[in-house]
Amino acid sequence: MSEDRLSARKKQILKAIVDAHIAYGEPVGSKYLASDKQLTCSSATIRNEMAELEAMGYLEQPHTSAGRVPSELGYRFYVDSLLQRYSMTVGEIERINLNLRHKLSELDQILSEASRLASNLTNYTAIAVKPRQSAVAVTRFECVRLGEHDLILVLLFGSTVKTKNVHLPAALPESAQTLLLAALNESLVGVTVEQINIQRIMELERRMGEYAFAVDPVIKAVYAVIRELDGGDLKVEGLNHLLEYPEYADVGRLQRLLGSIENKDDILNLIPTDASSDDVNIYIGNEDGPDGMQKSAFVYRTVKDGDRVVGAIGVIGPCRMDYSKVIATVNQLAEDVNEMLNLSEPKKIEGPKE
Amino acid sequence: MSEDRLSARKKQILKAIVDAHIAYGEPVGSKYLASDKQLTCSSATIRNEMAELEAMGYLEQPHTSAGRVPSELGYRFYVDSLLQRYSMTVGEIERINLNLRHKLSELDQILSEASRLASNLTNYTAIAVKPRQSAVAVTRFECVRLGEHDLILVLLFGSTVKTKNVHLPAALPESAQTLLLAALNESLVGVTVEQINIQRIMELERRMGEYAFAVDPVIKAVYAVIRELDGGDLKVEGLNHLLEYPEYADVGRLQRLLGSIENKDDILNLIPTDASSDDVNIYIGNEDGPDGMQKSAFVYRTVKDGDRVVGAIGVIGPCRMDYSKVIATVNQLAEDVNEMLNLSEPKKIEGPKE
DNA sequence: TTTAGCACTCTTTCGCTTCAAGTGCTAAAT
DNA sequence: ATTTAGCACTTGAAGCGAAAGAGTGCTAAA
Repeated sequence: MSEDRLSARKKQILKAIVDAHIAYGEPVGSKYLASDKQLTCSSATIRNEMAELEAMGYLEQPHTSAGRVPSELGYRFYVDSLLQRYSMTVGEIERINLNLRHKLSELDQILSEASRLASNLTNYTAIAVKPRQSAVAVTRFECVRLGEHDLILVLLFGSTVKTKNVHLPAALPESAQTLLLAALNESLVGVTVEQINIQRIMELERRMGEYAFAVDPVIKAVYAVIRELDGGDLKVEGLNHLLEYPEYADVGRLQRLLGSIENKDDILNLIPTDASSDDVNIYIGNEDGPDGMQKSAFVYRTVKDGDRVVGAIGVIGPCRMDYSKVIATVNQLAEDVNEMLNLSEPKKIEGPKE
Repeated sequence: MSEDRLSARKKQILKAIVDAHIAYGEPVGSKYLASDKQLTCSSATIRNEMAELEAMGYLEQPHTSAGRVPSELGYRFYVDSLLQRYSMTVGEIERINLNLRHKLSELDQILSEASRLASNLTNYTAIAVKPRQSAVAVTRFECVRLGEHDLILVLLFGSTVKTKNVHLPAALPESAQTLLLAALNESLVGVTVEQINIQRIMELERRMGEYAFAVDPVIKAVYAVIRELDGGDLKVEGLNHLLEYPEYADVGRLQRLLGSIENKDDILNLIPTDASSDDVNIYIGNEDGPDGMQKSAFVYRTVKDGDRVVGAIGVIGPCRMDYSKVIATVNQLAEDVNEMLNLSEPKKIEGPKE
């Protein structure tokens, strides 16, 4: 692609077209640009430039007698090089801070709250993503006794806590419970789900001796929690905003997009889980991508707990989107969430107590 | 309303009209009914009856030269007295059972899974509701020590478990932790959130003596958990199915419905939280109800844990809905969920161990 | 190199007619 | 006393062509 050199005027025109299209949602013509804008040349000149921009792939024409519309490449160029980023006012930043800081709590809630805010502030649909975690391992086991046959297994994963009720087929005295806990903490801490093999399970059963019956339900519970944890999840806020934009009046497209959102995979796959850039990413749907995302854009930023990507928040909407505002909002929100996660954190986890 | 007496023939005609409208989605006329159906009279007779049914409020006419469409009252009458309920085949029941029983786990997950199934089986949008709980009280406190300044508070509410990370402003030795737990279990078990007043808090602080600093963050955590728990929640599955029905091609109506769903209150308020009937309920949207639910119907059944309503699953869609199938599915699913909850339950919770 | 002007293309819109569906009513038939 | 056939009437939907409007590309002049 020859993105490298575009004359200053071409850039100016391209930007003006994208701006106008974003603002009004309709194809924009040469006449309008000549009149209303700070372009000094005439409509004919603009027409020539537009023809060239179209040839280069930055613009598209719905039909011969319509104005031009930015192509996917056009949007890409716009967000990558033409967009000057919106800087939030102190007031706006404070509003975000205040709302978010108000209730600090677990990751899930922080993320949902952040996406709710993102939706309210931008008037687009927002998404909170918990990406699939590969190789999660328990860092510590604890348990709470409910009765002879029942206990709550508490699993710590770094600073995340998950619990699971476990029902045992026979009575487990309190002493055996400590035994179980010790066995678990020694055999399964730091072990990923793939590494839990028959050897380890037999080892556990051996250690538990006459109480080996407890191993099976406990392992099942561990599996269930880990599966739940690394499954990836996605919450949507402000879906109705989608309907405000005429590009989704086409039921077909809306349906495909909803399909992508509900199916989750299309969107989960967009989020890189390895330690990735700390900046806002912008995905612009194209023919190669998932079907539902065509003509839609997804502005997101990942959220990290230390080095690990634990989530992302983002805004989804038509390609024609108020990028500067959306980018600024998503950025600020992710920033704040990051800060909360890395401050309010319990400093360091103790090793298992013996 | 004079629902009491409708001639047999009127009932027959009304049923035929609703059936046909449900099947094809268009106003139905006298001619069609006379030809295709098991009605023995002529179109003229039917016209007369239809005029009367309209006068009585069971039917509506979009415009003079269109056929009739059931009114809200018409649907009501249909589901209440004309509908013969669909009885599921063994195969269908088994499919539900199999899918559901496969992964038994916590309430939230069971409900989501059930609603996912409901959506798949009926091809409508399904909803899992956790209604607002009034007067939730902790039945037991436990905690897991993470470090000198950090612990995980485990709160049991009947058979529901919630955890919360608590960060303490100063070091709490292990001995004080047992003290804290005892204090909590004695002062706050069985106490609803409204009953947690300054006296109780001071009492706690007194008991904790030099470790009184721990009370504030713990109380905050308890509040947070309870608020989260009684907040009510709602998950939606298969939203895209809504778009399959022409009644939601009107973006306005779709938007209002989505608004109602996202806002949650409109739907939460429909679910009775007191011990209510064990049967499927059908809400049919009317002018009095929430704006978003107009021309939509909501078929749901509550799910109970013992006597307490802990959730509901339901299907939402146009008034013109395949009621027999939807009712049967929702009913069976709720039945199964109920069964799972009341079997897989740990029998009875022990009192706090001392 | 830019611009004015103009012919050309294509969609949108409007008014018009026609069509078809379905009713309500009247008068005849059972 | 009901039921039915027949018919006039109403009204939205569908089809069609003309006119309007928007925007382009191209040519020729500045």
